[in-house]
Amino acid sequence: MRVTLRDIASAAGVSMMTVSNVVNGNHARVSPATVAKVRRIVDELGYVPSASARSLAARASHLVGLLVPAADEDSLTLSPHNTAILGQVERSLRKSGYHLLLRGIADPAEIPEALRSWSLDGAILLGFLDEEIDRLGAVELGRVPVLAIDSYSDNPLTTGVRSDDFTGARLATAHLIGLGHREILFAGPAFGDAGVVAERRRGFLAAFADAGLSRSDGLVATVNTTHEDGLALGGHLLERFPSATAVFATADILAIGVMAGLAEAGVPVPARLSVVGFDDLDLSAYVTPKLTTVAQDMTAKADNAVTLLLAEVKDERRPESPLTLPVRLVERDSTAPASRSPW
Amino acid sequence: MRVTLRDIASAAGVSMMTVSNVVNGNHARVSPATVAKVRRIVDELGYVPSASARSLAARASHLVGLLVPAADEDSLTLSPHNTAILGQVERSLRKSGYHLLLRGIADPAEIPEALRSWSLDGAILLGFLDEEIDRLGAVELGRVPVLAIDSYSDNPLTTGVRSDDFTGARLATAHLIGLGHREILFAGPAFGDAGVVAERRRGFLAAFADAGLSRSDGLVATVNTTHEDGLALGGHLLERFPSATAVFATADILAIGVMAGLAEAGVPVPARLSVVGFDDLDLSAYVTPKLTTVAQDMTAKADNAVTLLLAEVKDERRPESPLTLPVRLVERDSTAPASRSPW
DNA sequence: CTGAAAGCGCTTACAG
DNA sequence: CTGAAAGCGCTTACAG
Repeated sequence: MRVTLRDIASAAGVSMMTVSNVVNGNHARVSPATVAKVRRIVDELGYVPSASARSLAARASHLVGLLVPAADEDSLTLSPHNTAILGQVERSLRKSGYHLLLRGIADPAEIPEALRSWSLDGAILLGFLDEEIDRLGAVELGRVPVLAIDSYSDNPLTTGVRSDDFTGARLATAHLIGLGHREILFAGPAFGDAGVVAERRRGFLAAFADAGLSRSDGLVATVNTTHEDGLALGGHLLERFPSATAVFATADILAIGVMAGLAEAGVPVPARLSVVGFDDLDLSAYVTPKLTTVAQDMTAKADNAVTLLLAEVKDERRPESPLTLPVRLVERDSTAPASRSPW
Repeated sequence: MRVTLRDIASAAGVSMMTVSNVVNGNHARVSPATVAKVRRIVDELGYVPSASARSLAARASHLVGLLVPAADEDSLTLSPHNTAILGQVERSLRKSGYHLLLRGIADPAEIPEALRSWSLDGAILLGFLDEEIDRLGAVELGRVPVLAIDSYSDNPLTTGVRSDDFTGARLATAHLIGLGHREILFAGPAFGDAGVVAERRRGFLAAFADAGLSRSDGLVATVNTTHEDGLALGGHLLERFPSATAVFATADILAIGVMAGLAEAGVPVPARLSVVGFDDLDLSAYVTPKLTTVAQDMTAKADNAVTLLLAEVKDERRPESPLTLPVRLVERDSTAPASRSPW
């Protein structure tokens, strides 16, 4: 049925071991003539090695898992941000000779099984909460190297790659303050002591401190980072926060929703309300007005995640510290000087 | 090191075979007491079966590949449409106990290797051209069931699932004609005799025939379905096609780009030019003006793809005919009656 | 209801 | 430079 190593070996009149060496590029151990002969027969017979046999024998799968939270059992909705990361992770793995197993995780308790059943060589966690990552112990992880994207967890068993969320939020907020805004709404998910949102909140506060300004504590809207939540918030934003002249949203997709809600409510952006996002999605340059936002380099984030993870897979040494990537402010059309006129 | 079937068997004092039956739910063949005992020990020791050993022994991997074209070796850029399909395919597979291997394909010649190396139980091809699918023969596919999404290839070795592209385009075009438009630009990729774009072109033409109208043959813009290409087209649209009063774009992301280009060029939509897309992305309701488009049910497309593929995997019988899913027109704000005023 | 044996297709030491 | 043997962790007939 299937063409196996044994078939190639007998056709070539050599041992399976030799064929294996040729197929795996260990040419130092085989004569050039033998390499050529085996190669030819491999091509003729269309031999493709069995990845499962190889994994089993070598105790290495060349498979990396990308684990993404699935809201519930019924959906794996990929945010634009996660989609960009996913595409880049796949590409980067492929170039390194690894394959990607994509797995939606409905419950963090599934993580151990997900990591171990396929003998994954490593795994990337995308979009999990720091507290979920904190809970992963040696028992859960086994010996599988795990890297968490966008995590600030200090779990010593995992490695982290993230953008400089603190600085990003600080830049965005400083930009608004520079435009004369003082009543700036912070819109995003609930923030605890740690994690991406907490970092952005800290950066937000730091910008006020930098400017020697005080701040209205009540200007916080807790929402999910979805267009839908943004739309709802935007529709009633000035009713809930009449003093606000600007919004810092923790994600572009949220900011875009907010702008859509404001548009429906007849609130002009940026004339009445400035809006800043975070991510710099492609989409953010497509909407009207074009969104001012904090650009993070998602390609670099994905590439570095793969590089760091594979280094750990191969050398079995964990990077000493997490990696934080630079961000920059992209000024477009959704922000303008705070107006002094009464509304 | 790793907990194996053998460990469980000896701890439970039964054979590996019995443990295997318990783990795989063949309870008919094991006494309830034994099931309970084995189960307890499995939990205690944290046993997770080895997928590669299982694949090798059973000659079935419970792995399904999702193959997506990668523009070049350097990128796997997922369109919004493909992202939606991907997320739904993962979810649907997971609910059926299968796993998803995501693979970017830089060259169709990689397909055979991709299908066979992991002993995939089946594969879904997303976004390949019909001619690429036509070329897949028994040698390339091996015995792996393959389903192509959005394909009209009549390759008997593959199954197809797609939306009713013909009817979608016909509805969209009839909508424009009903609004008084006669000079309608068809914007999309090059269309041959077959494939999604060809079907949409046929539907476009059919709408004119339905209305007993003739049509300006030159009103075709050949572009890729990206925002970027749309932007470029929109920027010079009226220079290239001064008579046009409407555009039918073969994808929302293209239509949205066109609208952005038109906006930059100062061409009002829909006052001067109506625009219709195809897909009904989430995004399409976010842009200004909201896009009139043909909605296809991507959830259904992905779910049916998985269902059909798994039926073939399990029963080894190929569905007798490809599946075509219904579409509907969603009228929003990017279309309006053709103006009679001179421009 | 339960088990012993063979084998899936590779790789890993170990010898020569 | 090349090979024979053992084994990775399961499942599949086949017996009982």
